[in-house]
Amino acid sequence: MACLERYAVDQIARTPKQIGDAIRRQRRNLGLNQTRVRDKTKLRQATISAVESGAPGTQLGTLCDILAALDLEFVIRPRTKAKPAEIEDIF
Amino acid sequence: MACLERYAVDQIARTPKQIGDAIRRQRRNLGLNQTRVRDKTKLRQATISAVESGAPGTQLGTLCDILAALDLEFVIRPRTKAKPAEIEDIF
DNA sequence: CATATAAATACGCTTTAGCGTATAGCCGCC
DNA sequence: GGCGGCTATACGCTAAAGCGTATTTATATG
Repeated sequence: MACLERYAVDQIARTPKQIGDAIRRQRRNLGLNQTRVRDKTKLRQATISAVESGAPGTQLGTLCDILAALDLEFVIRPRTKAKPAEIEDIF
Repeated sequence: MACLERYAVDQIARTPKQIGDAIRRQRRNLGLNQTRVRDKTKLRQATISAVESGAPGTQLGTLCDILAALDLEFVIRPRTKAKPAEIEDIF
């Protein structure tokens, strides 16, 4: 049950805003603009913008589509003591 | 940068259905019923039911409320090769 | 079997996400 | 200054989420 080290790219997100931030960061890491993500998904550029801004009404399907386009995934786990803003490796 | 081991409760989720499953699992682990989660949040029991069933239209705010009530959090990270169904320790 | 507890569905209502399309605001750069 | 790429905003529209309330359909459990 050993584990490999994880990178700083792992982001804890507990709010729509934190999720949006993580998405925006990854999009930029990949060197994409919102229009490019629009093409990879079937969403509008305006929708991508809203999600990255942390719109709480964002729908789960929409979110999953964007995550897929950015090659991201969720991990769901019990909350840690670490502050949500933590970006560093929390393991 | 060493890391502690993580438990099998960590769930990879890439779709609304997988997210719903993880939520249901945790709710049961905590010995709660949907009505109890309704009380902890300000959602209806019917809404909890829909989310656990994997409704793709579920809103992010709704989801975050439920995660908070169940003491769960998201981690967003680049996709791994592991199958989404993985429940075991994937590190 | 009967009953109690839990989860899924139903109905009418209000609010809003995401859509297409278009434009306005920003910011860097020549 | 002026231009081009990128993001935020706008408008009208349709579909649907979540609401309150209530009921039906499992799923135990005595």
